[in-house]
Amino acid sequence: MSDIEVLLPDGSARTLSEGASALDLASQIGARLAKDALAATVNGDLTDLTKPLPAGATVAIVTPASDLGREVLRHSTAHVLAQAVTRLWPGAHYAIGPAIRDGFYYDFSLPNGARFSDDDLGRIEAEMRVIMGENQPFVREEFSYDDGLALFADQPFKVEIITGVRDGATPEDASEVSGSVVSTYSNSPAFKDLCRGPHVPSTARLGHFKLMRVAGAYWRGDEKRPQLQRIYGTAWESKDALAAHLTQLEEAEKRDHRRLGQELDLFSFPSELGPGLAVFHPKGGTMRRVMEEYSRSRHVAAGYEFVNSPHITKAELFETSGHLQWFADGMYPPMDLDDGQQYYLKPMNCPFHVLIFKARQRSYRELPLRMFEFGTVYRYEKSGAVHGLTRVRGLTQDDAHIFCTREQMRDELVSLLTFVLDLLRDFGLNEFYLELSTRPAGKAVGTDEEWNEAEATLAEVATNAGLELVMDHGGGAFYGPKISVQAKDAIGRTHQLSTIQLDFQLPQRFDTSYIANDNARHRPIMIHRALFGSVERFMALLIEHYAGNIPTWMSPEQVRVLGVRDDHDAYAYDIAAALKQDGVRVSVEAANEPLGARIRRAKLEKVPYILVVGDDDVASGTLGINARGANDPERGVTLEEFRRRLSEEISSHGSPELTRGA
RNA sequence: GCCUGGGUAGCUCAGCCGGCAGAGCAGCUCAUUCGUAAUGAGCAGGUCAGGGGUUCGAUUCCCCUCCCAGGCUCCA
Repeated sequence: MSDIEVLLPDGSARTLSEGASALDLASQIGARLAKDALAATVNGDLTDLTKPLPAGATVAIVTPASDLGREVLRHSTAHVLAQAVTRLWPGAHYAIGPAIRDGFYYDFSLPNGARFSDDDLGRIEAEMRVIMGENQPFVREEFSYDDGLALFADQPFKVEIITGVRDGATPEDASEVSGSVVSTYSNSPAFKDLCRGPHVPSTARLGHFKLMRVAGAYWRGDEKRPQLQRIYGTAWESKDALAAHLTQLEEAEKRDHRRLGQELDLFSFPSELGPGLAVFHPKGGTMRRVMEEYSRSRHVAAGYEFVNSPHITKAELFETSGHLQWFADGMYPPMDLDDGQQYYLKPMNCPFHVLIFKARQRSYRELPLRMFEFGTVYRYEKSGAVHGLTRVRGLTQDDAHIFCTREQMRDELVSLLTFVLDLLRDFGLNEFYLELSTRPAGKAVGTDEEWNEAEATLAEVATNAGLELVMDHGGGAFYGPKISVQAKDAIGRTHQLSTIQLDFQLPQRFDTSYIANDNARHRPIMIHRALFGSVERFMALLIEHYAGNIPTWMSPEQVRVLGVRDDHDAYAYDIAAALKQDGVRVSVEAANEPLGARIRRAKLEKVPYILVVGDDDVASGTLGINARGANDPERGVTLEEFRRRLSEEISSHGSPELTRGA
């Protein structure tokens, strides 16, 4: 038998006997690696450890504590989940069970229409641990399509996957099947699953997992197809990694804007109003006002005009714009008024701005014309889709529409992108990437030429911005492509924020024109853009980004002054009055309770600065500062010094507690 | 819209097999005057989401509606 040579990721070569597997390679390198190994990549493709290696291949051993390793063990855990479910519910049909971010899921259809309940998760988990204890090897086999169909004759979803791949109808299922054969993995004679693999060598290699929840999921993600029962789980390479993940989930829950909105008395969703309809309380209203005022001032500086439009309009407007044709499902049903007219709540502001443009003849000298409005719109979201402030039925967009010439378009987009990123940075977001959404298949209006030009321009501007650009093929709106700015928050989640959308269509539909210097009518280009997206959603993001520690400049209450004893209250009010002169949002809590209790309350309310004043301060005109997130309070600071520091922090939009690690 | 789970005092939650509705915090009153995360006592607070049904009796069991959560679908 001859030898083969394979390359390791570091470029070094190893000699193995022909037919040797990645597991043999791992053993040659070290016993510990062989023990850890879960799978391998051969020339970049993920495969089983036991598969013979081709000569000259570049081979890397996949170990648990890596992205690929976790993917493999999550996928294998999903198989064990399916096996456990078929043990507990004989006759259960299992559909697909991939690894996903942080875990895995598997979709099932139980016999006789049975459904999982949350209580079943414990039983299933226990059965999974039994299977893992049985140390079952994952064994790969390959079958022809016909044999595969026979094998899974009583598993309709598997049959559909195999026939779909055989007939080339569903290329995405190629992940379940490879080449002209179907592959299966069985970890016991009693359980075989259609799967491309790879899998861990044995079920005993699994175990640091937890089933999280049961949910409904449509087969193939299609509303019109049967709804399956999906079980979600999380799985990790070690007990510690699992525990860390669960802790992180708890941390994320603590900064959930819905919870903080309640705790900090910012907003609520009275059930009397219906789903997705929020009211802002005084504190939330203050934060929102500051956000909006700052945005307005920036827009003024950037040359925007301010406009306003009503919340309802005759159907005609949205017939002309095309919204009724495309998005009637997402609009509130019309009100029939007594003259037979139908009126709609507006789902978008753009048609109104077009009408403002059209209110009189426009000259090229007026372009670019930038119209801004905090426009409140209403969208009839499906009842199951609403979510806190991030997905609501009534929302306010920081919406603007820019009318410009084709020649101005590029420059306008460049300065717009700079403007967007500057503004977001002022709110404390610093990590971005851009996404370019292109023509949606089947539902776009407009010519190929228009789309191609729009997409090319946006791509050029996005590339020049120097940020990472991700393509979202087919993700554009029906009327034009868009760039969206994705921002990363303090715990690493990304959120789609600003969108900049090109639109060749609306100006046409409304027959919009301006007179150019050639004395002829020309069609303007329209750019739709929102920076916050929705004020509500942006506020939710900020609350979570800052974990409720709203930066001082936006904080509803910036300073609270506490006298140590009630004979210090008068001095406390003097301090507050002085700060009010600077425009600071300050309150005084009189000394009816022990100082510790009042400090605790202010801390829980996340007031940025608690000022404590006692005998020493009254005597020497000073104050004590207990700053949010600081380890120790500071004593004997002069009022002037505090005013200086505070105004510096507010005007710079600072958020020192982030750097203090609060 | 669909699936699963939930809705008990302002908030967080307990309440077993159907038998007079509970706690902590918050609120109010009184006392306490205190230097950096909870002073004490007392009081008040409920259509157990809403409606219907079963039952001698329903917060509890069943049905419908509303609202919430996690998913699926959707997101101009």
